[in-house]
Amino acid sequence: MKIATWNVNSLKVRLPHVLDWLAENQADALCLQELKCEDKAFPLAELEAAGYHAVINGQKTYNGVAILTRSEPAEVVRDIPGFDDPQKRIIAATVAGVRVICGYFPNGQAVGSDKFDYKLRWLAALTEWVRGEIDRHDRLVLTGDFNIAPEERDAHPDWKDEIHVSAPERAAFAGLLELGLIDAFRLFDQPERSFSWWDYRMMAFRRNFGLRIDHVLISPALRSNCTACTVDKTPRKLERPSDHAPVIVEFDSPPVA
DNA sequence: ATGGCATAATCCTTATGA
Repeated sequence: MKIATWNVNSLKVRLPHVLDWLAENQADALCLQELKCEDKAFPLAELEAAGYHAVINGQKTYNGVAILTRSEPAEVVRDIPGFDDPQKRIIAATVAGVRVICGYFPNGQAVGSDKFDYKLRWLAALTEWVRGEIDRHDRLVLTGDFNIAPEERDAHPDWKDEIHVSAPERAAFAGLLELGLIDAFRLFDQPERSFSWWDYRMMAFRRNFGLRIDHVLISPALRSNCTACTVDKTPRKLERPSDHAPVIVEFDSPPVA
């Protein structure tokens, strides 16, 4: 079983890349972030023609998340229950016996700003909801664009800003691990300076000046079945790419209940 | 010190991103 996450930075612009990527990778589930389109503008027909179901939670211009799945998704939840928020950042579905939570975590803009405060409140609400989800679903994957580089090695040494690497953000990430979740990427040997996002400016990709902010956290029940977790830099090299690369996690058997 | 690129919408300028 293969699950992936990809912040596409506009699904309308990136649809050709997504279709090519699905044809090449045949993922069982692909979690998308930053759709930047309303549900009525979602390219459902093209994705169904590629063999995928889709559950979506979109809005105009900003944010927006979706999960594409080969098998029929069930138990769909949109937004963090009980957290009043007009921003569409969460969608969850059960896929082939695995609870998949797809999130586009707030950026935060600058430490100490109103948006930073919102980011921390959002993270607190998410954590409490995910705690319950783990109780309800033994096999769970929390994935998406976390907008947090959890450790020093997850940020290029030249990264000057505090945002994405600040102590409160890293504490919130640690809080998710304290629920029992495991950073699948760190279960395996990885190249030095592995990142999932590179700025469009400053030739950042060519210089590998990036951040590892897109993550796949797995519940303990999935750990022994997890066989790989990689960043796929291929689409970042294409013309007009997303600034994020897909992150892929693989399991050695379909963990169907 | 600033912007540098990309996207969408308000569309020749602004908001946001990371």
